[in-house]
Amino acid sequence: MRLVIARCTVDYVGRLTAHLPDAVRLLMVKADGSVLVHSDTGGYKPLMWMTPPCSLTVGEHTWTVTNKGGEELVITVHEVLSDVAHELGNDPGLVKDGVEKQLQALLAEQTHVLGEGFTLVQREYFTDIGPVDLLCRDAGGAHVLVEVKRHAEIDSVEQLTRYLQRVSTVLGEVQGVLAAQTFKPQAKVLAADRGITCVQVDYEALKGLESLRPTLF
Amino acid sequence: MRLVIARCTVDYVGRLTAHLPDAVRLLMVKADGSVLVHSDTGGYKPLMWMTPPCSLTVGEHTWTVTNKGGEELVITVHEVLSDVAHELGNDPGLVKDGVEKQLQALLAEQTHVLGEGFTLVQREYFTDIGPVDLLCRDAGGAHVLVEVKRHAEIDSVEQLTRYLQRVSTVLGEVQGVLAAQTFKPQAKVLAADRGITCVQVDYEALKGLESLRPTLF
DNA sequence: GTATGCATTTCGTCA
DNA sequence: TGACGAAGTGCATAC
Repeated sequence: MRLVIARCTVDYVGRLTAHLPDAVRLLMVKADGSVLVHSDTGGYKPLMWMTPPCSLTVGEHTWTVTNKGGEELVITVHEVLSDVAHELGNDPGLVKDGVEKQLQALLAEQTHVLGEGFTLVQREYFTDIGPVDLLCRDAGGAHVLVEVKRHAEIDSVEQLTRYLQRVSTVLGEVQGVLAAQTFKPQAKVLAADRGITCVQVDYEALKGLESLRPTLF
Repeated sequence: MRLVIARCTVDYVGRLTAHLPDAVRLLMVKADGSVLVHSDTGGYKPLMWMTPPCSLTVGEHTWTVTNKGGEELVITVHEVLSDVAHELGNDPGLVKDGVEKQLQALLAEQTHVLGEGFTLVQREYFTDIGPVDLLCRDAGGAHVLVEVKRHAEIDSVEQLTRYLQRVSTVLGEVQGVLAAQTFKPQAKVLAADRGITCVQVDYEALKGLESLRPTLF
């Protein structure tokens, strides 16, 4: 990784055109070829960048980064204040916990949380317009489609609605349940309008019950 | 901005929990308090981070970053290979061009592009479920709702469909037009299925015509 | 390679 | 401040 502190101007021409006036910034060149231009504020996101795969050509005062899509990032370096390179080696990568897949797995094992007497028929039930997170049966034996989200928005309701329409042609009358840790107000309203039940789930509680399960059963 | 190259482990507990095993990485501390952990691959996005506002406490071997939401980023530094700080000063910020708003403005002025004999009734026509980009009339005087997108996907069709349903209760029969520079195939299919017309627009051409306008009229 | 859906999305804007 | 929608979204994964 090469780190350059430099006074520079930057121009990007690609999906949009953008320009950065003359100022001191950090130029980061990664081993995979990607280039990031960071300022001292505005965390997380670079002011400008080029994601890999891309190629960098370093000239006298001009760095040019291009990719296969014809996008171009031109960095004009007016003054170099610092220029260092370090060998970092491959990163072992990170371990995550608590994303949607985990939530889906927990709900698949604790279907009763979704509704009184619910039983799991199948996880990742495939349709020709995509996979439904959970296919269940309610206490009366009727089919229920469950869409799992960490945070449910209006799109989640639309998605579940499409699944319900599609699946109803195969399985007949099907109920819909939207399960999430948090809900946007608009999503709740639209869900109610479509006859879809919203179930708020507690990830930590589900995980707690999960860890107790071997003892309980 | 402080740049530290260090062998470290990182743990995040917040919206999810995540862990980074021991490896050499770049730790970036910005003036606004944000902290970014970057590896030498995987451009653009940090492996872990904390966005401002947040506060950093640097101990002997442990950096702790916390924010108001109770999220916590703990960096355990095993070995420091480099540690430099630079004064970057305020960044003048960037200049953008080509976003959706501009496209909407251009189409509002060149409504004929959307359909033969189309005239603009109102831009940002407000409904109780949100603003419609353009309300027009076609050559026959019938109302047309226009949704403008840079790139139209299935969601854009769903959105316009909701508007059409809502507005039809007020204005009666209404046609729908989805205008975008590019279309996802699925969006075109769904639009056709809903009787919505897709109009591909050329941003550069619109801008060209716009600049010619004072001369032409 | 293309399409699809998630993300600690981040980021603006506006009520 | 909260909600809502766009992003050069980026990114992984299934087809």
